[in-house]
Amino acid sequence: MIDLLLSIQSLETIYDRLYHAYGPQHWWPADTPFEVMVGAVLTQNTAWSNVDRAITNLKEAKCLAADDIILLPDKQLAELIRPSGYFNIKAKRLKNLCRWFVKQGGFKLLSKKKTDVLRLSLLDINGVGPETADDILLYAFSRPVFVIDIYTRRLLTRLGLITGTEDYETLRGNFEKTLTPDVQLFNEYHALIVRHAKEKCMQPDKCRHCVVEAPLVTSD
DNA sequence: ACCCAGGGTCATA
DNA sequence: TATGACCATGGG
Repeated sequence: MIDLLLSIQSLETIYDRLYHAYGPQHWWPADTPFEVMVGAVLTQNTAWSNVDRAITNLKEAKCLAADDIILLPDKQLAELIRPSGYFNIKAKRLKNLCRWFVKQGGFKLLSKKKTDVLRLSLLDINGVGPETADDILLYAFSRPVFVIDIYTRRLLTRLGLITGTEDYETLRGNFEKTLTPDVQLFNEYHALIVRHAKEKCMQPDKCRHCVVEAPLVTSD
């Protein structure tokens, strides 16, 4: 038995406070599951406003489909996604993802796979790391996977629940074992953490009325 | 002018 | 395994 760092009380209190403060976030901001996958790659270390422009470009060029992206020359694809930054490397990563997607038979066949198998398959793609894979699993494939990002780390560290040096799998495992594996809960939880981060509450002296500032456990 | 953003890979020690 | 360099646009 692995001893858990995170208690059910703490995680539920954080969620309740975030939800009460911000309400439902309606994630992922995309029209289709495939668009979620594309957005997951494009948003790597990049503000969403920039990703939105890139996706708009792909739509206007009628290239927001795996087959189209694969056939597009690197140079042209890079030009379309230019606003999202890192456009040369992301063009290659997008193609890697699309070739994998087509080769695996698209959503029809991929949806039959078990979550852990699908996850390993995603991680095998060059350009898809843990967070991108989990974004895709949760928001495109509706699997109960908890996404860990820099904001999650900062929040838990600030609250004194973790040291911040824990590796990705440790944190993901803790969330998934502590909370009941519910797709909608995980969907909303991660979205709320990102929403909260946009309040710029995570810098020491910029937190005015931070919704998670009060002690998590009021009684011992 | 500077800092950071809804990360990941690769080379080096 | 653990750092550091690198990728690059756009908003504050």
